[in-house]
Amino acid sequence: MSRLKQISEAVRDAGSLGVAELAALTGASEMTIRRDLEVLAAQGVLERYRGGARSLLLRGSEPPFALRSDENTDAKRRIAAVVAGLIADGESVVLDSGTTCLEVARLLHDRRVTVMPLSLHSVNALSSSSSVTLLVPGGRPRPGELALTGPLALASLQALRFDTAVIGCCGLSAEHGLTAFDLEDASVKRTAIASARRVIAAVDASKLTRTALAHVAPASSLDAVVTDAVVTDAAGDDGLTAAGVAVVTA
Amino acid sequence: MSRLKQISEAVRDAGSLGVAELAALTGASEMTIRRDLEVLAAQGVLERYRGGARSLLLRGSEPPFALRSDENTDAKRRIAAVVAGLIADGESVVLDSGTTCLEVARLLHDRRVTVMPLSLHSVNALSSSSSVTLLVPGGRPRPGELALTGPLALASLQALRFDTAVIGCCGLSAEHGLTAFDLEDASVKRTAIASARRVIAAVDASKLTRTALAHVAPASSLDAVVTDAVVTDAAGDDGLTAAGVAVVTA
DNA sequence: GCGATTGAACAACAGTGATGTGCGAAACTC
DNA sequence: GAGTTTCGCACATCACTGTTGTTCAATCGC
Repeated sequence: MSRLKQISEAVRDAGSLGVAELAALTGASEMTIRRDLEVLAAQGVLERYRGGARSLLLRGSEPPFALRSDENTDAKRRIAAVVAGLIADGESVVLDSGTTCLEVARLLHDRRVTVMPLSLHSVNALSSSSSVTLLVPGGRPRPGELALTGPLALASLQALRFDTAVIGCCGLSAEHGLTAFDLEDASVKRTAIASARRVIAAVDASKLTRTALAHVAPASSLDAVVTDAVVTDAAGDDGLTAAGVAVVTA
Repeated sequence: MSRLKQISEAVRDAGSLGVAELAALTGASEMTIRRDLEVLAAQGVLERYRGGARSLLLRGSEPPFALRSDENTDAKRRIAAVVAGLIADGESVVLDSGTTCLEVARLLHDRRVTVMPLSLHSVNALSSSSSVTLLVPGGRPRPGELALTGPLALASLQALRFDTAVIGCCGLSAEHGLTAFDLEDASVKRTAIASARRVIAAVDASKLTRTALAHVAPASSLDAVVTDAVVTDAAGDDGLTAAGVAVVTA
């Protein structure tokens, strides 16, 4: 685990912590801790005060992109590989924001497909490709995440029809369907789903036990879910298969 | 001058050149030349054949972004500084593609302004800013340049009204007005100009003696031109002042 | 006012990217 | 089809960038 993540979690759990304590915890010098706190403050993770920092992470929100990106990389790569395999050459794909979808973007780099990514991270991953037809949606990038939102994003999606939507959500269950932490994100995802013929959700197992604030779409609007480990109840039922969703384990 | 640029110019001037000749010219090893030719071929600058490469640069087109970016940096910085000074806090700005406008983007990073850049390079320069309200237009990024074009870009621009448009064109003269090398680009620039109350052209002196293929707008549609050196005729007339354009020398 | 904290400057260090060399494989020439 | 040239991969080397730690003067809070 990176030191940045370690600090962010320690501060979140304690509410607030001093520089000296964090230095002792991580084994780094106080100067390094100060520099780390500076970048975390710039990301909005915490707030500096003289001698330490207090957490700004709310329970309902998710940790910022930079801290999630190198987390669970194996599972994400495996999920992304399966998703990329489900996409045929020549298809047009709308690709959601999030770290799992970013891995999918990387795998599509040398494929002959048309892609509209909903985050600038994926746009950058694909902008050097000569085989991908890249379409950038408009919108306001959310800080850190760089997910494009707002009326311009919705208008871009509504103007087009895609073969496949790859959605990476914050929560998924048979009961509550797809959910997201951010309201703006939720409406972008909803619009993306509506403009695609086929919908694939790329979801690591931790999301299957979680429900986030904003409702995106019912589970029945998904055609397939790709995940790394299926969560089943006592009867061996994942709840999704019954809703007509093909569940693929990577 | 970078070796890449040196190679690209040598091949352009000779039409085609061998690897050994380029190695002798640049003083680098043949292996290095091969690697360079590979990246230039990927950029569409030239075409490899066994033993050498031939130029693909047409007279009517401009050299790719990567080769222009570290060229004339001083003049671009000075022009950009003046342009940034003409923009007031709180303004909304549409920022054209090109290397000069990218410098403007960098100077706007810590300002309180709303910016819609027309190239992904400038988007990336601004996406880490917390003070800038960043708006991304939709569109298809042109390879290398990463300028956003096409119907999505036009729609994004038409949906908004800006205080100021900063335009970096390929050619400018009192007689032919603003001109651009690319037809798609030209219509994006034209739309940007139409959706802004005030139009500033950021143009280094080399563009003032050049006219490109596609007409963008007459010189009279500009409010100000910022350049590094004014070109005047025998009577000391730059031709633009007479058209009601304020010419500022950086 | 005093002590703790901070941020800037400098040095050491590791990680990354660029370059050159050697060699086997592929391609072109005759 | 044989010989020669060219190519690209693998590895070693090198410079450079970014990270970390140390020191010290300035600053902040009590």
